[in-house]
Amino acid sequence: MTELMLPERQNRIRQRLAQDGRVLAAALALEFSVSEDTIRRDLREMAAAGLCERVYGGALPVGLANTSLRQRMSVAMERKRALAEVAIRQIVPRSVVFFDAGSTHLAIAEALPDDLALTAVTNAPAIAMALAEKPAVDTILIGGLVDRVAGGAVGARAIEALSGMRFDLCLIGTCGIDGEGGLSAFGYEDAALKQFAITRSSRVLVAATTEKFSVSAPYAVASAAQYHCLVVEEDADPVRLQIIRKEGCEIIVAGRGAASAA
Amino acid sequence: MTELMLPERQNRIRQRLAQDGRVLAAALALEFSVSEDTIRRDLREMAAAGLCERVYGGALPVGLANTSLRQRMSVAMERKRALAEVAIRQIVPRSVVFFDAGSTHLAIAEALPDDLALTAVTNAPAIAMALAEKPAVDTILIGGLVDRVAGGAVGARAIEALSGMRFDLCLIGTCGIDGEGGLSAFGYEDAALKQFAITRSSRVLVAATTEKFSVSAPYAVASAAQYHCLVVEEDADPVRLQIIRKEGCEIIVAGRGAASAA
DNA sequence: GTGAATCATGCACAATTACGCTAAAACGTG
DNA sequence: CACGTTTTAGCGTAATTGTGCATGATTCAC
Repeated sequence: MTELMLPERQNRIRQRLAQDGRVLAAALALEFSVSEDTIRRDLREMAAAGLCERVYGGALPVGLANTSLRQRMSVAMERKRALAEVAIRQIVPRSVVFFDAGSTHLAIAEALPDDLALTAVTNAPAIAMALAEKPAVDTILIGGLVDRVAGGAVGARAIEALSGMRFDLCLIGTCGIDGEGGLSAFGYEDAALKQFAITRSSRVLVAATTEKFSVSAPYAVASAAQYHCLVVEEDADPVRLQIIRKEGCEIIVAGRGAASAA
Repeated sequence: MTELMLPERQNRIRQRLAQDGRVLAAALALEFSVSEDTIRRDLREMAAAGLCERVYGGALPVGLANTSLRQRMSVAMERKRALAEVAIRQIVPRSVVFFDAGSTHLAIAEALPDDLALTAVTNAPAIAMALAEKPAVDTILIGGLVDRVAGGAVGARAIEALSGMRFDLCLIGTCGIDGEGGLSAFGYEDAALKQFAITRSSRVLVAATTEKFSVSAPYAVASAAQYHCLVVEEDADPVRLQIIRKEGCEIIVAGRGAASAA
């Protein structure tokens, strides 16, 4: 067998991953005649790019280990709730609000007060369920092919359903935030839907936990100039926040009164 | 069986939880060829993440502090699971199946085996969530205005989305069954959606718990001639079943000879 | 109560991993 | 071609992780 170039090797790993549903680092090293170190580096890179999920001994495809929204929901829940409380204050009664899929938005939906009247639109089943519990909320579900990873409907049907709507506020989730405040997503279709939702909305709010600042995902969604308000946690890096603020974006720090000033 | 990686094992445990409604530590240890200690650690972790509830000897699904539909779900849970097991046997692999909203159908979705490949269409967020956990199922969500009572999308948008589809099988819920096997629903729009779904499907299956036979709801959905298969419990009235059978409807009685979980 | 089963905790061992370092190869540039 | 820079791969070492076992403590069933 001829030696493989790095991208070729990673492609083969991806193939094996899809085929077998898992790969072992030791086995791959043997198969490609390279050290386990090299394989581990590959897997680490691929995991950072969202192509697989690193586990002890090898890697799994993105879907298998953590898909469950419930699982994502259970991590950092109190922090997400804190973000939610602040984000809710940005919602104008009787307005039309789009809830993008994501565990933070689920936390927001759950935390809505019972007397807040709202027309809520969402592509995420979990969020729709939470919204259905709120007596003053009319819930509109966006249909389409359900993306396991994103936890909501995406694709042509979803975009089509959105195209007939106008939102007063749009809550957009993000998988990562880059240095200039640019948002990115792991899924191609997911990113497309987010982008489209933004175009249908007069105001865009992004709520992000601090770890989002150290993640970069492959598909760009929006630059800082395209959203109006960013809700972050107290421990977010002030330098990076300042950069984003310069783009004309209002920054709200959760857990500190209601002030946005640094 | 090959050895499983830690996340894979925990995933399997989660599946067993959803499917069987409980797991025993000792049995899992045997099944996965690891020590009970390891299983106990898994269960402890999962419980800490809110994915299950730890009990003496094993674990139970979390389902205790959940939504109102979950509440309906907990009513007659065992019986619905029994219906579900039978109904699943009517599903042809690789077919396109519509899941109407309803707690019985949620039970069916949760009990689907992992290796059953399927295109599932549903208007119910809760069912969409359950389906998203099944690795071999493509889930299509029907959007529209969410009906709180029915627990799914209804109305013009939902009908429109359905109109472009053809189903191999259609699982229709019912609020009541009259003397001649006619189905009825409490919601006007809900009834309309059920009717329309039936017209899009080559085969229609109804799963009903026994109490449905003593309920009659205001809006007619379908007569016995319009569905092909009725799954009922063991204690359903044989006289009424005979009448429905005469309409050309196959009747399947669940629970005969299967006394599994306690 | 009493015995058996199940449990949490601490510890030990092996496998796996990240990190820093080095060397070789590939690349661009004048 | 010579040169510095970047990329890539291998190695040693220390740290981390998953697992099984021993030990009491706890819980359950009778």
